[in-house]
Amino acid sequence: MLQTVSKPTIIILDRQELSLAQTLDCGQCFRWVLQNDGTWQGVAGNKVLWVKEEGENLLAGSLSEPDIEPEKLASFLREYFDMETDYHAIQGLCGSHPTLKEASAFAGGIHILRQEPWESLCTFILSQNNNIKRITGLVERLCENFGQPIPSADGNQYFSFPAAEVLAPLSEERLAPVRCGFRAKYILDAARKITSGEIDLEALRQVPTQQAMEILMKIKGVGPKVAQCALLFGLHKMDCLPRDVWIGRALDTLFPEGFPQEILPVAGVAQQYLFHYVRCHPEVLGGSGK
DNA sequence: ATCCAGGTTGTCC
DNA sequence: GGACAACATGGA
Repeated sequence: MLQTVSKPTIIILDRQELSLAQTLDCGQCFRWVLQNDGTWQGVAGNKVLWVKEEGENLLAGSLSEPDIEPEKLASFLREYFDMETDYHAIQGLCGSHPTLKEASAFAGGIHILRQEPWESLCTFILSQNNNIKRITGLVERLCENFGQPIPSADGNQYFSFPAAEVLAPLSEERLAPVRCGFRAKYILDAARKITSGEIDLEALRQVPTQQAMEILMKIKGVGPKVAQCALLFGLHKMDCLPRDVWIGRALDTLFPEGFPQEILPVAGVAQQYLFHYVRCHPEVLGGSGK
């Protein structure tokens, strides 16, 4: 990596328990890349950003807006990384069950990011019957083909996540370069229902989870899992419990009665601890580890 | 080559 | 209501 440009820096004091590696590489987002120098770089909020842990602090800067006011960037990142939520309290709740306790100790640096609702919905439509590595590639090609270029101080080309309005008028053939297969028609249906106003993602903030799920599931290709991921990662509805193959196995073998009652309001966080934990320790699921 | 991946749909009972 | 193959793509 050529790293000749000096990086304007801001410091967010007290990153608390936040781990960038756990948070940015746990399958909730797909646009952050770990650089050779230990910095994470990614696109969020139409900005090209870098972040890095340094002891108790978080260092960060913007490559697309080198002159951004530090306080403005700090404010954006505090929101994006969800620094106001009391994750220690959530880990305390996880102490009531031995496996959750272990998972929260292992993955307790995870925060649920506050990503943009449309990006979250769209990327989790792409996630279905797919693996994280390939999802990352699909998102990258979607942005390269249909996002807006964002000028960056490092000389590289970055792209915003394409707006629903940009995708809505396209044809399935036009999406071919993304190579998302049968998911193309799902993306288009989602983009059209958002663009037409039939579904208002921002309005879902005021709608209870169950009802919001039913609304999102009117989109072709959106079932309960994708809907819950979109609501958890895009609208920060912490009671969502998206059930993928990993979480399904974990719930079946470790929580036949379901999560403890007191966890349910923050099931999404516990689920994310568990997701990271069992992917790194498949043996806890017993048998062949599958 | 066959199986699988942060699932959903359509079909058949 | 539940079971089950099909769906595009690419890595293991």
